[in-house]
Amino acid sequence: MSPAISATPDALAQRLATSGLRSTPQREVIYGVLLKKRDHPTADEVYARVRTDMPTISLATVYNCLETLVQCDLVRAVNFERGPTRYCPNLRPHAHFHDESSGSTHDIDLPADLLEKVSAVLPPGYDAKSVEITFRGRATKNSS
Amino acid sequence: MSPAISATPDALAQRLATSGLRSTPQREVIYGVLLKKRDHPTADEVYARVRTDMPTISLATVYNCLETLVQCDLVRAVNFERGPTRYCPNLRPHAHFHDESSGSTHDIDLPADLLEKVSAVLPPGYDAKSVEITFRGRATKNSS
DNA sequence: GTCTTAACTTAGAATAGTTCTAATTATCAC
DNA sequence: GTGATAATTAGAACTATTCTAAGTTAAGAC
Ligand SMILES: [Mn+2]
Ligand SMILES: [Mn+2]
Ligand SMILES: [Zn+2]
Ligand SMILES: [Zn+2]
Repeated sequence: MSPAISATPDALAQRLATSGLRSTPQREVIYGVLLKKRDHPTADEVYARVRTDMPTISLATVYNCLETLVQCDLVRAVNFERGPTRYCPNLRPHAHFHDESSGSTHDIDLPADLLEKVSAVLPPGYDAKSVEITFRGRATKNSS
Repeated sequence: MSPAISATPDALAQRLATSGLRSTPQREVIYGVLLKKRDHPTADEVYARVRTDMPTISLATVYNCLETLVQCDLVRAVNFERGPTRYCPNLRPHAHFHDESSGSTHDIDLPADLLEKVSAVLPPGYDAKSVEITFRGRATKNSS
């Protein structure tokens, strides 16, 4: 089992420390915002949400902190189309379903064996460190 | 069997016609450039290659034509990280392997049943129109 | 063949998203 | 506390892309 599978705000200080980084109010509130509403917000959206708690934060800091969280493996940067990067704090293996009618993105949990099956298609000489799966289509009802 | 699985320059005029669009020298040379070197170039890279044949073409036209080719389903726009969109004329079902040491992107053909297996993880209410699979890692030797 | 009209291309301006720079502020080790 | 280092900040700069408005080309009507 990989470490910090259940992401909590407390996990943050630990992860930062093991990377030789400091826990700061800005990093904490940004991580909290990501955990609170897991709708894959953009940096701008994170900025807007963070400002209600911390009105003096700068957009540059939001970018800096998001990048830090990604480097710590607490957050995934998600890019499946042209347009701003989105951020996802879900650390379980999961795919993304992009609902083209609503523009929203949903997490789809993946059974452990599926990623193995998918990776099995790689010819010899290809060594994959990660796999990303993205669906596009319509989701009827069921928002989360 | 889906139409125009084997992409040729000739397929272009047909596809454009059925979409009510014109075949133009710019569209032809851009599509030819994509077919000739299938390394998932960016719009800027396409622009540079096209200019050796057609020095007066504009970058705006390159963007316009690439978008047209994507709309005609002759080319896939590929986005798996922040940065410029890349373009792929491979119409077979395939995944992308992004080699992080070289920065290059390789096509990985997918067996027909794999996409079904992958789509089977979707809960009821999710109707996927397309699936994208991206690997990241190192490819030892074997460039194409 | 000319005319008409719509499609297409073009250069350059504008925009969006992100990164960089340089100055300030906060934190840590001692 | 002092000095060194890390982090934040505002704003400028940058990259990729889209928009605008003008010019060009080509298809269809006659
Ligand atoms: Mn969308
Ligand atoms: Mn890369
Ligand atoms: Zn996610
Ligand atoms: Zn491809």
